[in-house]
Amino acid sequence: MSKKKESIGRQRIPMVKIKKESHRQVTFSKRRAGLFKKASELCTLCGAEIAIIVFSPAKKPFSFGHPSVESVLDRYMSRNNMSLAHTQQRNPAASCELNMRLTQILSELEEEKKKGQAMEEMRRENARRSMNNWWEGPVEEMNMVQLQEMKHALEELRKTVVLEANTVPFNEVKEDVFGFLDIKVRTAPSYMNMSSGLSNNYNFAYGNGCF
Amino acid sequence: MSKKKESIGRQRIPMVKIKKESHRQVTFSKRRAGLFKKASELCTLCGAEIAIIVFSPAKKPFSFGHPSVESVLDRYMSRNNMSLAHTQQRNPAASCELNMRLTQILSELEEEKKKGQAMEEMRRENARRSMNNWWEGPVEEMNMVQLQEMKHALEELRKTVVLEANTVPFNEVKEDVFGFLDIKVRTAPSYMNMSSGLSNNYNFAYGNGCF
DNA sequence: AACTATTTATAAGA
DNA sequence: TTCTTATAAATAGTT
Repeated sequence: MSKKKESIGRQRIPMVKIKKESHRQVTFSKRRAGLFKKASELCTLCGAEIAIIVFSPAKKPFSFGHPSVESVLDRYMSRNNMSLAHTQQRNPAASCELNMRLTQILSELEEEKKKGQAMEEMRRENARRSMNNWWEGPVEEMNMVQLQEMKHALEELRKTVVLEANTVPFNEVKEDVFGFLDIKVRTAPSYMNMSSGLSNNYNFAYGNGCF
Repeated sequence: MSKKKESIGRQRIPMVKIKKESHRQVTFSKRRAGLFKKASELCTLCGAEIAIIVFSPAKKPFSFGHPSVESVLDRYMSRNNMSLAHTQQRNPAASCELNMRLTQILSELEEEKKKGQAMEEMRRENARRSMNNWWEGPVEEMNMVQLQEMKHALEELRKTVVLEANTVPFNEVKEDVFGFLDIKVRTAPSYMNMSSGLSNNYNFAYGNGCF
């Protein structure tokens, strides 16, 4: 006996900006993680598609996206007449197949990761039942890490390929067939002309119709 | 003395897509509200700026933004040179090769998945018997080997793509020819991993990936 | 939509 | 940053 309270536990905090810088940073990290987790659960449970962009108080950007930030933003902006619309006009069904395949792979990886998590939860559950945690081991985590590395490798590959490609010349023979001429997007001007909002918008402080 | 259990209370639910349509819809509503609340708290407590776009399973859009969806997206897209988000592949030979290789990688992923399942079964079986974790080592090694094979495959893939590229004649539209994945690396290198969050095991499709 | 019993998230502290 | 613990908050199943 005498397992003293080692922590006072979670305390309610006033819903105002946290004054202490370090404290605010810690809270930001924790809550951002929580927010992204909630988002991923919403995707999984309900089949929703979500994109989240967060700028930390230090203006550092973080993002979450399923299936990807781009795909969700793109759909959103198309609906809103926001732009990029003309970018798409040029290529209807010719959407990058490679992209799709890679997306597919990423999905597989995510599934794998979920399985890893499930195993972790089982491990936890077992631990609670029997104090006997002989099996405590890095297997699940390792698998997760490996999957992470695989994902990272794929991303690196993509970057590398693109970089390589840019240093290499190509011919134009069949380019007209593939409509390479939308070079113009590179100079795309104001792609963010805010305008019309949608039916369901939710501003912090809730209100107004302009998003 | 007789306050019957009026509810069995919250129950843990498996993290997979909810099958029943009506149930899924209810959960979506509840959790979307929770997500947006979490986001607004993060804004208030930490002074963060956040944009969230959600498409419901019925493809209905919802959004949250502070100070506004546009301001946040605008900042994000400027940083990411996102006006180029929609590019397409333009090199048939290379993409054919890529497709083949990627198919290969996909099957390796399948293998990995099977291994994961086998591992889980073995783990469960062993747990039942309270046996030792003698099998952990080999499993890890196998995964390592697989990982190495994967890495090798990726490197081969890259080489092949470059070779393909070199077999084709020159052209002045050089830089546009190979934008089949993500042109932004061409012009915006350093921010690429700003949203990493590497250690987060819930990582869904997070980060900058423009796959 | 409202109500609880639980699970989950997280504020504090280490 | 990561872990632990106690408690606040979110929410699954019901009504």
